Amino acid sequence: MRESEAPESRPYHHGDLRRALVEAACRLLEKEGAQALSLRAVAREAGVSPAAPYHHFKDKSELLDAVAHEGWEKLDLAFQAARDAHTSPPDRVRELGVAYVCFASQHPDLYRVMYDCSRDKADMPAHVLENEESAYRRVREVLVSAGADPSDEIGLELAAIACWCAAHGLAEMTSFKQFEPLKEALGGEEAFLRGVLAHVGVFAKGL
Amino acid sequence: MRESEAPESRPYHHGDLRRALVEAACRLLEKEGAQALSLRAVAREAGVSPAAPYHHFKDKSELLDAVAHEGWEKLDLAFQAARDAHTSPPDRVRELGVAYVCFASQHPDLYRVMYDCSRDKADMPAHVLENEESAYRRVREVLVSAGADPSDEIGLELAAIACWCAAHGLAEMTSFKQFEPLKEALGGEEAFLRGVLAHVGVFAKGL
DNA sequence: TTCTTATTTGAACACCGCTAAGATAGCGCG
DNA sequence: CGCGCTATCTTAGCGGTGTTCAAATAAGAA
Repeated sequence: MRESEAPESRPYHHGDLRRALVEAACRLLEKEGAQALSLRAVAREAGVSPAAPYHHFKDKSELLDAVAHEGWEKLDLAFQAARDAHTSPPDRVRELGVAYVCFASQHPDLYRVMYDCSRDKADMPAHVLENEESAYRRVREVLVSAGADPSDEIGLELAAIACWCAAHGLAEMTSFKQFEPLKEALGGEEAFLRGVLAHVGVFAKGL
Repeated sequence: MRESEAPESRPYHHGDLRRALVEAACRLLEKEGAQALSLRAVAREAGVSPAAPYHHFKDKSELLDAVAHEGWEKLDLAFQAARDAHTSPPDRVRELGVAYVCFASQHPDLYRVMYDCSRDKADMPAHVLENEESAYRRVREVLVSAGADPSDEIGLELAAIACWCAAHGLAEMTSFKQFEPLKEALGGEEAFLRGVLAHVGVFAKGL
């Protein structure tokens, strides 16, 4: 009756159905898009009955939260790569912005789930903003090392928020058809992203 | 059988059901929120059977498109008011940005419908970007009158896009709980919005 | 009038989120 | 070992959704 999983610590019937469901949801998200991500379809993809997920998530939204969490972790990997590829703080923060928008451009459906979850709760995931190692903190640090007044707490906050908002806005708009001629004129999407971000706060200081 | 409409040009059974449906949808959007905006609920609100809308819209998405169109027109009214309230170009473009985000903050569900429609088609409404009197054109004009090089077509475009992206991002994020303390410290949401926008491209030049 | 066409309805299909009741399987404890 | 307990999963079902289609209806044309 078991399919093909390593028999490591399978405490109950399925093994780790919770994780299997999140993985099935991510698979479905890439394969069919965000609109096809119904709870029943996820259960089907995981080979389980439509009611099974309710023993691991109280809600559909709670399953989506788990998917979004996965997404934020993947984004953090992209962040680390961007940071490690550069040494100067201004370079780093600029590449952070580019990596952010590129991630959204490469995983549009996942990014949509991530932000829809946050918006529905009017609340960003705590580890994204508040953690010591969070992307938000990294932006603030580089702001200071790029010359911002570290004692101006409010100014620092506003500048970091401006960067984040511009990145999010660009992430959602970069796929609009109207921008395609400009992307071609600049020789690709990444050049386009850099060009836009260069007009925003600390991103500009990196140039 | 008729309710209480002026008997002006009622060519068919209901009169102008298409318009009545869009108005019912807007009413429902303000009253119940975006998640309650089902086609059946709209038909119910308009006092008509669930299948009736299909003779005026091929799809649910086409009805939402009409609602979004209504929204863009309302936003344009806010734009005109913001423009007429100031004379200097830098003031005007700054107030344009503030008006944009304030509109989204005051009609969050309508704004959501507007942008979801655009994103699903990866296409902004033509009149928003391409028209001579469009908000996008107005931003570009003020960019020039604020000192941008009018012969640098690409630079102009990039700056205008940066403004738009920042406004959209801020519009979607301003309701996040994490920003509330900062809003209070600044004495209100509008001051917060101005503070953030001041870090973005041409918006900053107005200060 | 009758004919034609646009409009609206009612019934139906497939799918959705979610719930409740029963079947099943792993675990602790005697 | 065997018994019961509890977590897990299934089956069945509720109300709601988008959508389609044949029938009914009303407006305008001939």
